[in-house]
Amino acid sequence: MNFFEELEWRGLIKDVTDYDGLKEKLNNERIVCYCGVDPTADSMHIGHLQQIILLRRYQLAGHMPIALCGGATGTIGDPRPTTERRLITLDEVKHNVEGIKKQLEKFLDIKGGKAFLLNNYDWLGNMTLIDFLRDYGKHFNVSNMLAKDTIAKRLSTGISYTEFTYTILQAIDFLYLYKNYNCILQIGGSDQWGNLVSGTDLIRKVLGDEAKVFGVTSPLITKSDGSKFGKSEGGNVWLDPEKTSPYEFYQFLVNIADDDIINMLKKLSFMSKEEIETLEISLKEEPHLRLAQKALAKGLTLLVHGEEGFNQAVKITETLFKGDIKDLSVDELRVGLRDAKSFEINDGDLLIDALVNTKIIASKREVRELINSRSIQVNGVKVDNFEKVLTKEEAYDHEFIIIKKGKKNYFVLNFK
RNA sequence: GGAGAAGUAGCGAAGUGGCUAAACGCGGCUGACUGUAACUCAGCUCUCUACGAGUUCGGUGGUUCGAAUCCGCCCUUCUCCA
Repeated sequence: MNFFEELEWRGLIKDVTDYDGLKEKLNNERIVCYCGVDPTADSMHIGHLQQIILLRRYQLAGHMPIALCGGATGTIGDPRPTTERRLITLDEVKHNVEGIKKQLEKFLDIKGGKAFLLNNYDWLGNMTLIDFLRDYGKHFNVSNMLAKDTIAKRLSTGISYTEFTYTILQAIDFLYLYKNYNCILQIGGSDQWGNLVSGTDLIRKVLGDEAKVFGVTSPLITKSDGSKFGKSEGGNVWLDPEKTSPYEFYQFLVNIADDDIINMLKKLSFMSKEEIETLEISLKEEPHLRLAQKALAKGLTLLVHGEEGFNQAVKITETLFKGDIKDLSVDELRVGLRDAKSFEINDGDLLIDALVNTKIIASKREVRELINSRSIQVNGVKVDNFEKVLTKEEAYDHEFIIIKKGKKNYFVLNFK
């Protein structure tokens, strides 16, 4: 199985500007390719992983990837299908670029010019309006731009001139990278198709047909239940351990539905066809072991959070799901619950008041309901009366109390 | 600017004077089952000092013993026309 066939098998090819041409190139030459990430936040989230990992695949296959951070395009905003974006401040963008660059470095081997990490602010940041209009704007026909899906969807609700222009900036990126890095391929999610085509069109118009460049999209990861991949109850699943702890990250992956896991292993892991097929058999014959989920969770947690993060995630998982917290030492509990939401309370507070004040539970009515159904635990013991008082006496190290709500929601209450 | 329709709990949607804290569906929470799942089943889902009480049906002012339900004004949304 050659590289291109592997990409197809993994389901990473949706649309290609020139299918046969690209296949030919990838199998016979070492090429330079790029993928852009706009700094809309100071961390990437799990949804970005597919493209970043894809860049890494290209690198492992002998090609040279460029990860492009959109320090300039990020100040404008890629038009969303629904509504106009809020402009983020230049300082915010700067801050976000730093965060994202740091993350990108982890996925690509950039030593010795084997990959590049670039910022389009370096060439777009100081362009004058006149240059923009004369050198690039002239190549874009507004009628064609209006027909593009991303723009067309917005025509009824309205779109600003700013966002309308976004695709031109991204096209300039491709041209710049082609000229300066001999980059001939842009990859992206299927939502980026319009922008990729803008780039290849611009290059053809400026440099003529002999400049042979390609764009290829991969399908966005979809879940069998139709919901969006990458969101958990708490919101986005971020790569930044400060925003989403390694434990939460690991948990998100371990909980992926059976119907989706094989597809995700193909797209998000570096496991071979044989390895994945073995897991597929396991999934059918011994689904309760969830070897497939655990394999993906391990692979990605190691990749994103390193060995330490992975070990921490597994340790916490075992503590909270398998063990009885009463059997654990105070120190083990501290580690295991580092990621649980914690709140401050006073010595002698009523349990009911503490739960409502900390917003762990919305109202006293609901607390009564939960206590009645015996689903509140304090330090591993089920609560059965409404007058329960929390004291330092019963706290671990006289410092904190562990609340368990339902089956797997843990909270830590610290005494002031 | 003109004509019409609509605004009910997180969402959708009943209700057109007292029996309505407001049917039903979705969503959410808890329990049983289980694989930390899916499915299924059961309970709960405005608040509280809780077998009772308080505050709700776009806003506001009325009518009435009594209003989400009737009337006036205002606000918002949608459709059609200019």
